[in-house]
Order: sequence, then C-alpha cells, then structure tokens
Amino acid sequence: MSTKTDAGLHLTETLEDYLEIILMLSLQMPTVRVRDIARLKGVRMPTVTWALRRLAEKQLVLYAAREYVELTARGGEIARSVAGRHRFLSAFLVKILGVAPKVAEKDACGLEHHLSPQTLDRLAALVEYVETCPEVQKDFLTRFRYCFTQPKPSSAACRRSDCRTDRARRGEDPDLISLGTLPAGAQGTVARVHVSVKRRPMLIRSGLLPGTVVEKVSPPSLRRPALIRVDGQDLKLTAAEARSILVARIPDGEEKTGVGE
Amino acid sequence: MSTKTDAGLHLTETLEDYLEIILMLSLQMPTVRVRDIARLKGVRMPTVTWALRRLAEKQLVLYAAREYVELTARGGEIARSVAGRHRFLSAFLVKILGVAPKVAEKDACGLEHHLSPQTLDRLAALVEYVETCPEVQKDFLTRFRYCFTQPKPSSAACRRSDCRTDRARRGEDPDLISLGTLPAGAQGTVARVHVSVKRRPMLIRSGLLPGTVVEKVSPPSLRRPALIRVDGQDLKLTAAEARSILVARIPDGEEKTGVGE
DNA sequence: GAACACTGTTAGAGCAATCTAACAGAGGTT
DNA sequence: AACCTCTGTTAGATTGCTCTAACAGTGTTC
Ligand SMILES: [Mn+2]
Ligand SMILES: [Mn+2]
Ligand SMILES: [Mn+2]
Ligand SMILES: [Mn+2]
Repeated sequence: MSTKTDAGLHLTETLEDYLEIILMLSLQMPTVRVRDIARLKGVRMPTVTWALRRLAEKQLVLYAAREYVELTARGGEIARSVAGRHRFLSAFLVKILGVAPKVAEKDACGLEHHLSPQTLDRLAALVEYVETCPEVQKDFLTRFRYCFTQPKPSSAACRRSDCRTDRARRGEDPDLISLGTLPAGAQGTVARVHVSVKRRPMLIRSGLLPGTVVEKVSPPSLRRPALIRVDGQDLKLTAAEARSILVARIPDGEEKTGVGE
Repeated sequence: MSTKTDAGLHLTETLEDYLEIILMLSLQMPTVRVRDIARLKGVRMPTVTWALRRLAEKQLVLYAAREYVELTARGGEIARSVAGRHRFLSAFLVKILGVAPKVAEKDACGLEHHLSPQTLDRLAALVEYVETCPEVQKDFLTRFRYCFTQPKPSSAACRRSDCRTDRARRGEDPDLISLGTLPAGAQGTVARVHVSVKRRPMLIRSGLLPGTVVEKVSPPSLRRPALIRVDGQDLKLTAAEARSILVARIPDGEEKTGVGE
C-alpha cells in the first residue's frame, strides 16, 4: 500500500540514516529518545534536534520538543526500506562475499543510499539464484571460498586439472594468458588476480580489477619482475605475481585507451 | 609505488568525483579547463573554482588561477583508483547483474565512494570466479538470465524437474515452502521472489529481499490473497504472488524480531 | 527545600558545496 | 581603437549538517 505521494521527496543520506536509527530504536525500546539517537549515530544532541525538525517538516516523524519521537506511516515505510537494504547488503557482503562483519556493516550503511530499485532487484536476484538454483548452489560458495581464501596463490588446494586458472598458468588455456608471458607492448584485460591473500588487496587497489585494460611494458619473462601500465600508471610486479595474473589478450590493432568514456 | 602518505586524508564524495572527472578529461583532451569540468559535473564554473582550490590545498592538483589544471602524482593515483572502482562497478552491474547501462552508470558513481578495500577485493574475487571458474562459468550467467528474465513467473522456460524453485512450488522441496502454504503465525526467511519481472521490483522495494524474516498472517490458501507482515508492516499479496514467493521456514520457538541489531 | 544529575533545547558558530551577479582578461572583428 | 565574445574569478548568499556553550526542565538525594 505504498501511497504514491513520493512526489519530489529527496532525502539526504544523513536523514535516511536518522530514520533507520529511529526504527531500530523503536524496536529495541518502548520509547525513542534524542539521547539514544545521538549515541547510536555518534553525534551530539543538538544535531539530533536539528534532524528531527527537518524530518517533522517532511512529515516523516512525529516530534514535539521534549516529547518522545515516533515515525509516521510514511517515515516508517522509508525507514523499513532503508533498513531492509542495509540488512540485505550486509548479509550479501558477509555471507556471499565473505567480508568481515564489522567492515560489511559499515560499507552496507554507506552503500544503502545509492542503490536504484533496479540494481537492488538484480542484486537480490543474484543472491536468490546463488542460494536456490541447484546447479549453481551445490557448492558455489564452497568453491568460491576454496579458490579465493588460500593464503598462497599456487597452493595445492587449487591445483586441479580442471581449474581454468591453473590451466591458464600452465599455458593450456586458449583465452587467458599470464602477465608473465604477455609480450611487450601487448594489451589485455585483467581476468584473474591469483596472488596471495595478503598481497591481493594491494594490487586490487592499484587498479588491477577484472576488466581493467593493462599494457605490458617489459618483455615476457617467467623469472624477472614485470613492468606493466594500468591507466597510464606504471606498476612493477614480482615475477611470481606476473605469472599469477591472468589476462584476456586484446588483439593488436584493437588497443583501448585507459579510462575512456 | 603507492607512497604511504595517506595519513589522514579524507576526501569527500564530491572531491573524489572532481578528481575522477579531471582524469577523464585529461585523457580526452590535451588540456583540462574549468569550463569542461563544470559541464561534465553539471555545476557552474565558480563551484569548480572552489573545488580546485580545495584540491590544490591538498596537493592533489596543480592549479593557478586562469591556468590549465593538472593532476599531481598523488591526485592521479586517487583519481585512477576512483575511476577504476567506477568502471569495475559499472561493468559488474551491467555485465553480471544485467542492469541498464544508464542506471548502472549512475549507481556506480554513487557506490564507488563507499567500498572498503576489503569489499572491493571480495567483489572483484566474485567476478573473477564467475568469469574464470569452469564449473561455474559454463553457463552461470546464461542460467541466471534464463531464470530471472522471464516475464511471467511460471513460464515454461523455468519448468524443469531439477529447478529448485519449481520443485518448491510443487511442494517437493524439503527446505523451501511457498508463502501460500505457510501456516498462519509461522515465520520464514525469503529465499526466492519468483513473480513477474513487472511486479518484482515493487515487492523487492516493499522489503521482500532474500533473508528478510516474514510472518504469515492469513491462513494458508492457494486461492485467496495472502496477508503477511514484514518488518512490522502488513503486506497483501495476490494468491499467485504468494504461491511464487518461497521462504525457508523458521521453526516455531525461534521467532525473530524484525530489524534487530 | 537545596543541590545534583540527566535530558533536551536555543543560540551562535563553522565547514562543505552550491548558486547568482558582477567583474576582469584575452582574442578576434570591424 | 573600440567592441564583442568567451572564459574564469571574486564576492556574497544559501543550504545542509555538525559543533560548543549556555540555559531550561524534571526527577533524585540528602
Ligand atoms: Mn547509511
Ligand atoms: Mn544503515
Ligand atoms: Mn562518484
Ligand atoms: Mn564516478
């Protein structure tokens, strides 16, 4: 029964968070006080007073000075929607991706304000798919963890004749090639960063994300460090890292220019 | 070679966006002008002047009044990192989730500022896994689309003896039960919202996300509309919808209270 | 009943990010 | 030389969100 009175109501991240917090508190305690909101949000009380006035103006809370705070029907609707996205995202990060709960909690609370209905729907679909489709579900997550939680990239755990990553590293995959063997001047799009769990986040942060176009600068070698260029930035990799990063080679003549629109 | 001079540099979303835009422009044109930044960001020129001064203070751009703008080494590093997240997220939304490119573009630009390194790493891992692991990859995305793009929930496309969703709807799955047959007063966690592509986003937005605890209010029936409660909010479903929403039943005595921390 | 503790509001300030209006420089036109 | 156009800056106002300092109400304690 979502009344279509949405007309031009733009809530800022901050105000959405206040609504979410008021909902949380109203489920935990009989009455919601300014003090509790302030504590949970990590701000001072006058700031909460300010926010409550804004929310009351927009008819999202019932608020009179010095009285308890209550969500209106509309406010509760929005609060539940924000809280729902928060809970869902947090669960997705922890249960599917394996992010640490505390980090997931914080990220979820930042991300929750930037998901369009369509993206939310599709992300929910992915989770439903992974968790209910038998062909995928049998051990989708188990294998995921198995392949991405090994401390060392070439640990025996992942040495399987049917593992595409390993086959590519042995040069047996027609479509993937390691950065070690990619010729100088050639380009590829990153497909797999199969390095130690320790070093991975650092490389990821340097821009080695799946789909990123990289150019090999140094000549191919399995023994020597490799120099590559990603988004116009030079990056030096150890020989082992270069061997463990797999790319889909871009044919000569179809070179891409970094960040292009 | 990321110098660890990160010490206490908190960039706001806005300033990150300016850096990203300056990088884009510097790759498209020989010199970056205030005018172009303003146009791309959708703001007026004085606003850009203001932003450039802030960025220059933080040593992220080289900027002198009336001169062309350039990223410093540090500024370029951050800009590439933001642009990388943007590109990656956008590709994830479009290529994996199937979100419309325009929507994906906008969402990505909002989400890019709220991903911790760990979450980014794990999300990248998921993409690498889906795209390179043969057991999963063979037709992971094909099946995903196949199961979630059908206009009608019970279209023949998804009627397969081994499809868990269909088995559950026929009452043959031990762990999943439809909201139609869930008894009054019983609780379950949403596992699958298998309704028409048209109606799905509306239900999703009403809070029917995977993992959400719902309570059945009306008695079980395959023919009559169902009344359920999600996060303390009542929701009415058509009989067909109720039959197509599958939940994992929560045993009596282990009831959960909505949003709890 | 006076002192104290706790909660919450008011007043006033500051920073981030945006706008409009007005002005300044630089080049091209007549 | 005078004028026009394009670009960019300055100045000043505005909105959102936060703070501190001071004050007000309410209840507890001695
Ligand atoms: Mn939030
Ligand atoms: Mn939140
Ligand atoms: Mn952005
Ligand atoms: Mn962006």
